[in-house]
Amino acid sequence: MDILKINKALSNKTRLEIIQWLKEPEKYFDPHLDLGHFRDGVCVQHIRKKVGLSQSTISHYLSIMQKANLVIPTRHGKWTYYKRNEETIASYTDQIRNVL
Amino acid sequence: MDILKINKALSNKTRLEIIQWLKEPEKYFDPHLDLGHFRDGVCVQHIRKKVGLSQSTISHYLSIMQKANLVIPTRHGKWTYYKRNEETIASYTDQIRNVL
DNA sequence: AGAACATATCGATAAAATTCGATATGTTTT
DNA sequence: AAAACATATCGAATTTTATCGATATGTTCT
Repeated sequence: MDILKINKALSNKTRLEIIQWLKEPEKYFDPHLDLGHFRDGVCVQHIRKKVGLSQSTISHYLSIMQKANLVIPTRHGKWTYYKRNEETIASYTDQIRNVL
Repeated sequence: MDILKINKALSNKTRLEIIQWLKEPEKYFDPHLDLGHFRDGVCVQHIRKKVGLSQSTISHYLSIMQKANLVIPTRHGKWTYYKRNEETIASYTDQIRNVL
C-alpha cells in the first residue's frame, strides 16, 4: 500500500469520482443486462458512458488505479468489470488517518 | 475543504513529507534559536535545508499547500513559519474515510 | 538610508499527466 | 474462419507540474 501512489491516482477529478461511484454501483450505474449484479463491479463500457471521455482514456485511468491496487479487474466474456479493492482502500484510509 | 485540491497537494513526495514532518517538528527539525518553540511551526529556511530543493521551489510548494488550506503561515520578523492546519487535516481524513 | 537577509513572485525549461485516435488483442457469434 | 464487439496498448499533441535562477518585497540591523 503506497500512499503516494494512491494520492497520485486520486489526484484527478475523474478517477476520484470513479472510485466513489464504485462504492455504490447500483446508485450510479444502470444494472448489467448480462450479469444482473455488481459483484465484480462495473464494466469499462458503463464507466466510459458515465465519464464521457474516450475509451482509451478510461482504460488508461483504470490501469493507473489498478497499479495503485485500488481496483480489481475481472473478465466476463468480452467485458472487463472493475470493482474496488476494499483491503487497500481500508488500509489507505487507516494510514492517512495515522500518519497525516 | 476540497478533497481533490488536497489530494493534488499531497500527490508529491516532498509535500507529503513536509506535512508529515510538521506533525512532529521537534522530531524532524533543529530547535529554533530565535523562537525556542514550534508553536507556529517551522520556518521556510529549515524546511528548505531538510528538503534540499531550491528556496523558490519550497516557497512554491508551501503556497500550494496553503491554497489547499493544509498549512498556516505566521510571520515573525523576517521569517515565515508554517504550521499545519489541523482543522482542515482532520476534516480531510474524516471525509476520506467516509466518502472513499 | 542602505546593507543584509528571508521569503515570494516571475519567467523559463524540462518532465509528467491528460487525452485522443489508431491499432492490437482477446472473446463471442455467425 | 470471419465479423463484430470490448478492452488494452501505442504514438502523438496539449496541458500541467516540477524546478531553477533572477528579481521583487518586506524586515532588521547598522
